[in-house]
Amino acid sequence: MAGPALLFGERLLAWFDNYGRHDLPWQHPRSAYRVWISEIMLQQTRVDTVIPYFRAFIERFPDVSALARAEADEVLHHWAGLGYYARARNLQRAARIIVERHGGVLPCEHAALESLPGIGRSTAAAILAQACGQRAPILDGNVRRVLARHAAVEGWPGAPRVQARLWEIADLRMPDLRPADYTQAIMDLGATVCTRHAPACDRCPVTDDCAALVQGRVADLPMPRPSKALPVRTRWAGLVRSPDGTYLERRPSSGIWGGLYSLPEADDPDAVRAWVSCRWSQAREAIPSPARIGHSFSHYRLDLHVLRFDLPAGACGIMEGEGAIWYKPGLAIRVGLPAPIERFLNDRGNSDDGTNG
DNA sequence: AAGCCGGGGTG
DNA sequence: CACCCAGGCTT
Repeated sequence: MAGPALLFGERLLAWFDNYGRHDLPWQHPRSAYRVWISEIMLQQTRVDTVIPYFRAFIERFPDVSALARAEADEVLHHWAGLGYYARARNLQRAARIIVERHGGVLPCEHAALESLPGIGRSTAAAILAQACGQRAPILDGNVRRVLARHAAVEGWPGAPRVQARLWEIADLRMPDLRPADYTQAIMDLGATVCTRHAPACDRCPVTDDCAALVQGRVADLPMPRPSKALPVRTRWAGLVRSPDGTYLERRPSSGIWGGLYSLPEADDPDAVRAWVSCRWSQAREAIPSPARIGHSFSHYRLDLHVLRFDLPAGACGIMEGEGAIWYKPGLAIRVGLPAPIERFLNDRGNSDDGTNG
């Protein structure tokens, strides 16, 4: 009959003081710039993945001004492997806006933050709470899972109707005190206790009024996304090898792997052959059968067939420069490569020209 | 409302 | 292999 003696937020904060994460790189020091960079990197990306990227990024771009001044290729180079490369482009666009419009300082106002490219409702709230000390509820993957269970919210959280309900609950649950700690606390609870698989309810500070636990449905909430079969997209690529390295070109800024450097591609093998022979009349297609790169994205499966061509010394014909480089594994590069392409090129025998081994 | 945009961890 | 993750933008 009587409810829990302490409010949701009070129980969570007490738990956080003892069991929360207090040693994340962006917590020391917790500047607005570092919080912003971490929040963007953490979009759809796990903490353990982000940490090394965050350290290197902050070292190279220590403040808003440094990021605003940087070359786009170098920003993407520091982002390569993280995925969702529009985040990097938006980050730099936002940095330049912050310099021009806000004197190089992130604004502590929700509308101003959310108007910046790459910052949506939840990221704006995370910055407000953690960098400005304001009461602003977030709704990320962890919070969605915690609240969907605690309030037993039906439906897939990605559905707008369900999401709207979760935003309501997030606002109701958030206390007035210690906004930064509460924000970190509810994320920590989701990441370490209220996990997707095998949650540790025996270590949870808010089980007293957890609706999913009472109903014995912790394992069923939140409900999964409706599944759909992934289409397969077949593409053909040209691997042109010269003594100078492998030819890579910059991809368009929109579309998959936007702004990264990769092998030239086409829809069919003859288009690749025509493109190569048009550029390098001395190119010879290698005898071995084409290699294959398989890669799965969130919305389709890529089946990339790779035709190999060899160029004699001095036949490159195209200097490095606008949108093209000759890539050699191990050599320092200043651009970003898609993770599966870099793996492929670094495999023995793919990117070396065979004349030295 | 649905699609687009990466890569890796995990069962 | 399928699902998910410190989401946001575009259509």
